[in-house]
Amino acid sequence: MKKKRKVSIQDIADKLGVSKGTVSLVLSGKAKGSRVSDEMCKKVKEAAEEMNYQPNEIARSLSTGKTMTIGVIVTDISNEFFGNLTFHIQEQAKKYGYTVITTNTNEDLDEFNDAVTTLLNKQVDGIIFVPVDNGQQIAEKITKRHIPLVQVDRFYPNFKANYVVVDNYKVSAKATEHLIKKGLKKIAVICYDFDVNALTERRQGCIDMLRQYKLLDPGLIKDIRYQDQEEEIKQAIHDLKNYPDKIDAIYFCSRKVFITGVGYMYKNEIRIPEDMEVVCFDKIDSFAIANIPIIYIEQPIKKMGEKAVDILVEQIKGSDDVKQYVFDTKLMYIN
Amino acid sequence: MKKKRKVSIQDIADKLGVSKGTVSLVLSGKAKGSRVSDEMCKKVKEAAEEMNYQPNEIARSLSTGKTMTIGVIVTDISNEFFGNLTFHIQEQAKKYGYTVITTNTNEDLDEFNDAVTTLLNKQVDGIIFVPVDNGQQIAEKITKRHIPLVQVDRFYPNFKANYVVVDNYKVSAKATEHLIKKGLKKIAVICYDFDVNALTERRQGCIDMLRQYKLLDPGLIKDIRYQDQEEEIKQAIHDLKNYPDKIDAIYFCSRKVFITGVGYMYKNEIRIPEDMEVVCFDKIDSFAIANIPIIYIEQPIKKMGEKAVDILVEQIKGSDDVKQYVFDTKLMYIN
DNA sequence: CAATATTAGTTAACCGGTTTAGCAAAACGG
DNA sequence: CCGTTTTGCTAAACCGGTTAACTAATATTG
Repeated sequence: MKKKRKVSIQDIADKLGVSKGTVSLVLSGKAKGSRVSDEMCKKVKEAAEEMNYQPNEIARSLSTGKTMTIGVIVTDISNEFFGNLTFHIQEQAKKYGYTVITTNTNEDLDEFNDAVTTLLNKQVDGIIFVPVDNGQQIAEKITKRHIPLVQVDRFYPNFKANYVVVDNYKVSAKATEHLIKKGLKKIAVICYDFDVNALTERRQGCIDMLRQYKLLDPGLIKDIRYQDQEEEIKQAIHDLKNYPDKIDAIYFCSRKVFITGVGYMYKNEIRIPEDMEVVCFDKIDSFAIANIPIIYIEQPIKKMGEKAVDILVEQIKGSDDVKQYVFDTKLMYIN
Repeated sequence: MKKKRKVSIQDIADKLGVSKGTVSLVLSGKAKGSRVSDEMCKKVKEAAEEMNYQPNEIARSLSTGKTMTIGVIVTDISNEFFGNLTFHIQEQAKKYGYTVITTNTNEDLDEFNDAVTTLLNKQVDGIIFVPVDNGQQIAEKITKRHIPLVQVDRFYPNFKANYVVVDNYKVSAKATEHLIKKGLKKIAVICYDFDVNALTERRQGCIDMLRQYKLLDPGLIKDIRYQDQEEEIKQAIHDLKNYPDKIDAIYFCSRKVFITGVGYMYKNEIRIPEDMEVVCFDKIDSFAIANIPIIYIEQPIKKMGEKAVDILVEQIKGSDDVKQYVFDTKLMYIN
């Protein structure tokens, strides 16, 4: 098979007998300001069309220093929440003319580091990422290179940088109070143990409200590790089932924990809501197939994704202000 | 803020008083074959380390013609199936040293076209994509540029190109037969209407088996459009509820259709499995929260993603063989 | 009509790497 | 000891665009 080289700007220039600078000006749309005759514009455009010219974005990037690409680092794209978030980031980025490189960390520090290095070497114009526990120094590599960034879903408290998150603490407290006002007393919390603010806030919001009503029972606060969640959630449900007191409700800190947890509740023959009520942080499409009453917290995922891109693009264009957004969530009920 | 340029190979060369060619050879690991003294290697590596040199992949790409990036085009990354598929593609690509640019088509031809154009202009080394109804000509743009590609989940029948799919027809027929052997007579099928083989095969597998047992009732084959699925699925369930005959089971062609459909079944007070049984093409994590008997078809998503990358990388490295894989699925039951 | 301004396009440097050809010095060989 | 090989590194072209500086021709102006 012939190794036919792609048609370049030089090929068009040669064919028309003009310089490649002229062709470049026309095709990059800078003909207006740079005095190229309409006639020449037309000729170049026709030739480009005829020869089926497609610009080489790599060459352009090297020259301009802009790749029109943003990097997105999430925990795990196969997780519905991050899939949704990424989707909206992509759609918004598309509007601005950016493409997106996505990577996963699996909550692992080394993978986070690799992702950052790769994206920086690929010269992305900006990075949107979900912080990983203990990874602030890695995030600082990005700022050291003066690449704009936006944290989403979580943020490093001592890191002076943009973020877009939700009111995790407030809504978790509110959900807890809702349960209490319904007359429920023994309320359990199942939450990841890592030290990123989104999760610590969710846990703390519940704890503080329980304490306020003098209902806090430390034995009902179950911390689980991300890497072994299946097993640890199973164990937590088992413990709660056999707890000395009868448990009235369980708050699950994420959709993944909720799904796993509810599954084990059924396996332990715990009825919902007769035996226990359930709260899920985040909305899941498949609530529809559960056909049980669920209290859930709805995050504005689309808005978060879009805002993250908006901020990033502003900063790529030169803005220096640090933007920190906390979106409101909604406490919802399925009866 | 100072606009400090990144340290380049030239900077290292200047500092050491050597040529940039030498530095390049050392840092790109080609020192062995090219006779660079061990001493020089060491000096260069130390300087690179000390100056915190990071290669500019864009420059490298322009020079080598390889970007070490692959493009992935799916319907919608927020859909659990495609999110999973993309995740496994990414993880496998990472093993080979490739990064991934992901884009969504939303089953729209123009978006598919834009995605292909963008990826080609970004000079990706290969493309993995989920075909869109009627988009073969767009896919051919990729082959015209001699860029390797792999179709996943579906394929264009008249397009001589790689693909990785599952035995949609066979397993759908098998699932249908399973229902029939259970003694169910009136079996409905709810499936997307577009003309891509994965879906036509799923529908046809059911139809052919029903016909074989003389149980086919055309009124029970419900085609729905992707863009209006919510409304059309709702309507289909409503129709089935009020059908002259009592319906025994519904086969749903995808997880999204299943979730929406089962939700409307509950709203119409159809009990599962007492009133009707359900079949879902694909496995969903949240089956666990449904707590009902479900017959489902499990696809080897991880294997598909990995195989797609394996094939693509082989072809990037020069192979010319057309590889077409049909993976076996499993018919599963939750009781 | 000479001086100046505008128009239209060219030239060449540059972005930051890779890679081939070539050169000088050292090592080898008969 | 002189010719050949090998070793170690340099020089320069190249990838395909962008863009500032420049030239030459034409138009404007006082």
